[in-house]
Amino acid sequence: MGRSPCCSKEGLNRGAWTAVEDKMLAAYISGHGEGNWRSLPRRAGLKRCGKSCRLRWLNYLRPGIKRGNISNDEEDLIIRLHNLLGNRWSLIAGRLPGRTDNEIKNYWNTTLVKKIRAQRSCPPFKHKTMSKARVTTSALEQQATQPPGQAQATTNPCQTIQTQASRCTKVIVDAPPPPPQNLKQSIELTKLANTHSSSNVPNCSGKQNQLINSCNLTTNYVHFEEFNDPTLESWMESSFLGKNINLDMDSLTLLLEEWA
DNA sequence: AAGTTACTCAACCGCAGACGA
DNA sequence: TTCGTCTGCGGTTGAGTAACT
Repeated sequence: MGRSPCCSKEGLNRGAWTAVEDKMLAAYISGHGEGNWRSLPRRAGLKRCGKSCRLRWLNYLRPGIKRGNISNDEEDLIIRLHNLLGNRWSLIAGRLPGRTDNEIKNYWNTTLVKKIRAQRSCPPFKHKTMSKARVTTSALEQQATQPPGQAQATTNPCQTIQTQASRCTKVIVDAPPPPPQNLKQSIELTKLANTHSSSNVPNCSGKQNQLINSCNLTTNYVHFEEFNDPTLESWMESSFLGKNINLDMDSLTLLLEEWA
């Protein structure tokens, strides 16, 4: 049934890494660089599988890793990013320098889930995701049939976007026209704003900051209609039959990358 | 002090996309 | 286009430790 586990081969070490193994791995990678994990253990003289080496390096040995003591700012950012992205730990980790996806995932599952549940005093919640690689206009239209604001109103406050263990590298849309350039700028600015605790983004004009502030970044969705821009409205109308659309930030970002 | 329970987090697992032959 | 391999991801496990009885 499927491929056999890579660590099940006889003669390979499993479990906790020793200091000697760490040293060997770090020495090899500092001399030869990352990559080719499959053959790395053999070349480095380690009795480990490639996966294990990769994980050890990325989560523990890699230079610049911060360990423990997640600050209040980081915690706040994790919560906000999780609201936007769901359980996409690698994406979340990408916005927290020095933190690994594994650490954030653990922190979320052990600490934040309990905190958030205590704050909201509501039961655990699981639901389907829409962020799996393919988003079609029919999916968008399905979302669009919700009157503005209703998606928020009917949403469980504990709801987050849960994803399966799959990479999401592109979004395919059935040939709508490209968005106006200022939409792209808006999204980039919104993404930038997400990485700042302050609502004012450096090096942005007052108008741009006004635009950013018009998005409610603490909710699951950015509302297009709140951009209040005639060019955007016209594009939205021509692309999606004039319906209001709530699209989660990550899918939107991927959508724009596909168009770019 | 000893036993039990709860918690943390490093490591493993299986899946799925990317990529080259 | 198909197939096999590599890589990266999120979910889950379990050993070690702390807190509690």
